[in-house]
Amino acid sequence: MSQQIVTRFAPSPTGYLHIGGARTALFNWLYARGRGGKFLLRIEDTDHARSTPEATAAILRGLDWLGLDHDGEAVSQAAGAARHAEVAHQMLADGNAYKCFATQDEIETFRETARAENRSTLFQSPWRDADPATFPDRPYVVRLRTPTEGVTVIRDEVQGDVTIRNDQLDDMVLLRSDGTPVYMLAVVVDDHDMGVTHVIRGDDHLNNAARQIGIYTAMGWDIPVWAHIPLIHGPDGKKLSKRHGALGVEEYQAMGYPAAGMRNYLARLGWSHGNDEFFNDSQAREWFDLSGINKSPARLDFKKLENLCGQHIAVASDAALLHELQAYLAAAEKSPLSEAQARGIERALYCLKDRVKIYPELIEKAHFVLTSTPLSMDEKAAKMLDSVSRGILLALTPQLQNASWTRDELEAVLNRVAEENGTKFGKLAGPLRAALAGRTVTPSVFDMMLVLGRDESILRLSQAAAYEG
RNA sequence: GGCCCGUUGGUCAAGGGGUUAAGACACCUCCCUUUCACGGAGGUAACAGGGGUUCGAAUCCCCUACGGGUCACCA
Repeated sequence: MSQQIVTRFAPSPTGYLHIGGARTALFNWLYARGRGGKFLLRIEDTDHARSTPEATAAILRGLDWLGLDHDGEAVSQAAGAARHAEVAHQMLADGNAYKCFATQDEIETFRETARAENRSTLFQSPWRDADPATFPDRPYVVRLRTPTEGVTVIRDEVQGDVTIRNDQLDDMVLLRSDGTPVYMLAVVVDDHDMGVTHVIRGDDHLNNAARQIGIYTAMGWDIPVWAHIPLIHGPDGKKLSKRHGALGVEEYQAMGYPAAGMRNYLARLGWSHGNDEFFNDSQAREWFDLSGINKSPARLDFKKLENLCGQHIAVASDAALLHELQAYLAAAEKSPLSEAQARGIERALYCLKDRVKIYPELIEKAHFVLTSTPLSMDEKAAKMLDSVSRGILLALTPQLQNASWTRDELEAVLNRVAEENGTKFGKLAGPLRAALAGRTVTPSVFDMMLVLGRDESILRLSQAAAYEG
C-alpha cells in the first residue's frame, strides 16, 4: 500500500494572506483532502524582524474564511531551531558541511572582483577544504558542501524534469554565524520531520529546490514529490500589485465574494479538469490532480470570478447564505441583519438567489425587505411616481384588498387595472417597483408582493400614492 | 547579466504529428421579459515571430522576441 499523502502550506507571517498564497493553500488542501491525506500548516517565522503575530492571525483568518482546515496544530518553524541546528551539526560531522570563517566584507570583495572580471559571482569559500588547524578563533557560518560537478535534477510534477548544473549552485549557508539556522535548512528539516510527501508551492521556489535536494541527499532522506506552480498575475499580466488583485483574501470577503465561488475560481486558475468550470468542493477534491496544473502563469479575471460566485449563490442553501451574509456584513464593517431582517431575507431568498453574483448585490436587491415604511425613494424611484402613476396606485389598492394573495391572481388584477387605465402592465411595473421597494432595481413585483404580504404591500402602495417628491 | 520557466481568441483554457483548433467568462446581435438577473439562439475573436525535421507541425528541434522567476549570514 502506498503511504499516506501529507501536504503542507507554509506561509511566512510578514503580511496578509494574498490571493496567490490562498491558491497554493487550496491546491495543497485539495490534493490531501481528495486522497485521504493530511494537510498541515506551518508558519515560517524564522525571520523575527519581519514576522508578526498579527500577520499570523490574518493568515489564519483567511484560511478559515476559505474553509481550508488543516490537520493538527499550526507549527511554528522558529520553535524548531534547535532541531534544525542539530541537523546542520550532523552534516558537519559527516563532512557534508563545513565551517566558513569568511567575513561579510570578504564575501563582498569576492563578488566585486568576480563581477569586474566577468566571472560567476557565486561565492567560493576558501575554507571549504581548509585544514582545521588553520581555523581562526572567530565566529563562522556552516555551509553545505555542494558538489562542484554534475547536475541536480528536480523531478517536478508540474515543471517536468528541471536540470541545474551543480556549478550554478553555491555552498549555501545552513547556520548563521550566531548559530541560528536559515530558512533553507529549516524547510527541509521540517518537511522531513513532518512527513511531508508532496511539496506544492509557488515556482519562485523552483531554484531553491535544487539546493534543498542537496540537504536531503546529504542526510539520506527521501526527496518529496515537488510541484512548483506558476504565480498568479494581475489582469494586466504584470506581477500582482496592490492596485490589481494582490489584496488579502479578507478583503475579498469584505467585497462580498462567497468563499465557495472563490475556491472554485482559484482552483480553476492554473488547473483544469476537462471542460468543468463550475463545481463544488467534493468534485474539486475528487478531480484535483497535479497533472492538470498548467505551467504558465494565469491572470486574475474578476468577471469570471463573479460569474462563478453567482452560480454558487444560486445553488447555496438558505441557511448557508444567511450565515455567510452575516459574515460578509461583519467583514465589510456594516451593521448586522436584525432578526426581522434576516427572516425577511430568508423569505425572499428564493427570488434573490439567481439574480445576484456577490453579497453587496444581494443586499441591494433585498432592500425591499430590509427597509421599512415610510419608504425613502431613491432618485430614480421618485421619478417613477408621477401624478398619473400615483393615481393608478390609488385605484389599485381597493382591488387588492379582496384578491387572494397568489401570483396568478395578482397578475390578473394588475393586468386588469393597467388595462382599465389605458396602459399595459409593463408601464405599471416601474411605479409599482418604486412603491414597493423605493428602488428601480428589484426582484419581480409579484415576488415582492408575495414576500411582503397583503397588508404591507397595500400600505406601501397607498403611501406611494400619496408621495410628494 | 548568469541560470531556470513560460507564450493557443480580451481572460481562463482543451488539444501533445493529420481537428471545420473545443468549451467557459467577457463582448456584440436576437429571443424571452417587468427593472436587474436567469434562461435560449447566434456572432466577433487565437496557435508570439523566424528557421528546420516531416508527405503533413498548434503539437518535435533550434534561434529570436516578449513575459516571469531566481541568483543573501531574507523567507
